[in-house]
This record gives sequence, structure tokens and C-alpha cells, in this order.
Amino acid sequence: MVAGRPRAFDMEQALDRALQVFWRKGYEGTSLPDLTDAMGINRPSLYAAFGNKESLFRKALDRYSERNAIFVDEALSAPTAREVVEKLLHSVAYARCCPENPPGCLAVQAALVCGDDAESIRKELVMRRAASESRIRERMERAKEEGDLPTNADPTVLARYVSTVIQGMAVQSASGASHTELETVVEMALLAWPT
Amino acid sequence: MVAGRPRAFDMEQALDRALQVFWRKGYEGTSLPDLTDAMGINRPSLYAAFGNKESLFRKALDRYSERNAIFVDEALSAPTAREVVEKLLHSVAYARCCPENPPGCLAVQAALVCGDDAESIRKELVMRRAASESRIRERMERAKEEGDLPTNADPTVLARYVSTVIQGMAVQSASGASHTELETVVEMALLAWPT
DNA sequence: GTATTTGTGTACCAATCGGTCAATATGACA
DNA sequence: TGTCATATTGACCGATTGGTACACAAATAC
Repeated sequence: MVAGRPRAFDMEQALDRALQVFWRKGYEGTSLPDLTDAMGINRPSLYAAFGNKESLFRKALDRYSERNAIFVDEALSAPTAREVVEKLLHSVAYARCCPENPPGCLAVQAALVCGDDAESIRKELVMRRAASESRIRERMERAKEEGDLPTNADPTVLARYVSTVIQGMAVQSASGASHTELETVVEMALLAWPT
Repeated sequence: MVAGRPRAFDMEQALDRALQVFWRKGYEGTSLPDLTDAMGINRPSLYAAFGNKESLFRKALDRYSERNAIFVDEALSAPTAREVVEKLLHSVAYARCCPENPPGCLAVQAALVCGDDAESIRKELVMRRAASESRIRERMERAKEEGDLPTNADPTVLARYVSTVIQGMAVQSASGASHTELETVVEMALLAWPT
């Protein structure tokens, strides 16, 4: 980039707008007019700045993941396994219902199933969800080494359970559940935690 | 219907095939060629027999719901609240991974989010999921009246927790989880149950 | 056998899909 | 003040979307 006409829009803001649309309508449910309207730019500008629809989605997904990572990292750095899942679940209950964002979880609802064209997006999301679960599992393994969990506790199972509850809350949120409703789920889910 | 040329295909079988496609690809992700190919009929036959895409989906959804209702009814008729949720969760763990069906739950993944055109389908699915949760809640209310649950137990919260776990398992299944993996989730989820 | 009724097959419809081209506008730099 | 590099604009592309019109085939009713 040497000189030339400067870009008339804010790329960060435009990407945020695109993220919101994908979040609300999913990958397949979002059309290019949906995107250009929300981003306030026209089609060739979108393609010049972000590539095609798929690469725009991936950039939006990266942004989504980065923001999620902030509170996930914070939760995972709690001193005990119990505190980790408490923080994690409470954070998710808040984040999925944060009023300035669409309900639900992008990584769950953007392409849980899809037509053949979007199959690579679906697989990407499957991998991201698996990666999230792995991070929790690794934290539980550490907890077990530290004597922070009973010797018969299985980090894989614990992580899968927590992931399942989190994904269930995503569906609940996408169905209109409120923050307080999700909090009751969190409290109950924590009753299963080993002591 | 007085006379006329007889239908050359089996409507029940064709509807089953359509259900499979919607289940695997979601409402928006399924195209009419997807449907006609799977059903082995051509477009005008499909429209004559089932209306349009939306009404075909609703018929397929009804069929899906009926089949689900069989084991849900059986679970809800168990004598105690504890047995109800045990049966329910184990049944779901099996049903979501039954090898002759697509993974996941149609009512969750067919249109968790979507474009404007499919909005009425999405709302229908939200209502069905809410109805399922209500059935569980009513069963828990009955259990409480029967002294089958602690006096401080909240049927609404119990039902929401069970629904959330079930929906989480649907996401896990759609992501490739096996039956035995879901069973470990069930066992752990049951640890939260009040005694 | 002929009329009537219904299903099937082909070919088509307008609208929308994701994506691009060529012309023009706008800035930085010399 | 040009020159050059990039951004914006509107029109356009072929392919696909959900949905139909119409001619023909196959059965029953008389």
C-alpha cells in the first residue's frame, strides 16, 4: 500500500457490523445485501477489504473468538477447578444474553448444520468448539495434578459436561432465555460438581 | 378424490426421506433439488402432494415430533422424578446418535437462526422447544405434589436444567459426539439432581 | 370406448444468490 | 499541478433459488 484514495469506512466498525449480522442470521441466512446494508458499504468495497463472504465470516469469527477468549482466559486462570467452572458458567450466562449483542453463540448457531456450500464453515465451527472443550479439559487435568479434584474424577468427562451445559445455554439464549434464567441453570449445573 | 391416475410413490416414504434431508442440512440449507433427489420424485409431484417447501418441512417436523413423543411419553410416565429424568436423558443420548438417523436434533438445528424468509420456521421451533420444556416442568410439578421432590425444589428450574442439558447434547451430537460420550454427560448431569 | 380425473415430466418463470468489471472519484506524493 | 495508486459506484454476470404452466400418461366411471 503506497498511496491512493483512502478508505472511506472504518474497517473495524464494518467488521463488527458484519459479525452482528452473522450472529443474528447465521452463515447461510446472511445475504450480501444484509452485509452491505449493515456495514454501510457496497459490494466491491466489501470484496476489496475482506475477500469473499466466507473469508469475511472467518474474520468475524476470529473477532468473536478473541472477545470470548478474554473472559474464558480469566475464568481458566482461577485458582481451583471449582472456581474455574463457576466463573466460566457465570461469564457465559452473562455473555450469551448481553443486551448489546445478538442472543446465543456464534460458534454454535452460525452453521450447526448447512448445505454443501457451507460445509467447510460448519467443520471450522466444529473444530473451534472442540478446541474450547480441550482448553477446559487441559485445565481440569492440571487441577487433578494439583490435587484439586478427586482421584476418580475424569477431566475429559468434566470438560465435556461443562461444554454441553454451555452449548445448551447457547440454545436456550437463542430461544429467548433471559440472563436470570440462565443463572438458575448455572447454579443447578454446579451441583453436579465433584467435591 | 373420485378417480384419476394413482400416485406412483409412497407418500410416507417420501416424507421420511425429506425429513432426513432437513435433519442433515437444516431448513435453509436444503434446496428443492436436494429434496426431489432424496424423495425420488419431481418438483410438481412434491408440490401437489405436500404443498410448498415450508409446508413440507412442517409435515416432516410433525413426523419427527411424533416419533420423539414415543420415548418422551414413556420417560415422563416413570413413577418418580428421578426415574423420569434418567429415562429421558438416556433416551435422548441414544436417539441423538441412533446410527440410522442424522446426528443432532431437528428441532434445534433446522433453524436455530436464519434469514428473514425462514423466520416463521424458527419461531415454530422455538415454540416446540418451549413446549417440550413445559411438559417436563408439569411432570416435575406433579412429582412435587406427590412428595417426590424436596419442598425447596423448583420444577421450573429443574425442567430448564434438563432441557438445557438435552439441547447441549444435541449440539454435541451434531458435532460428532458418540453415544458413549453422551452417556458420560448424562451420568454427570444426574449428579445435580436433588435427593 | 370414451369422458373425466388425477399424477408425472419437461420446460420454464421471476427473483435472488455470490461475485466481478469498467468507469469514476479521491487522496498522497513528486 | 500533475501523476499514480487505490476506493467507490452502478451495472452487470452466470448460477441457483423456490415455484408453475402445460402437455401427456394412467387410472376409474359411464
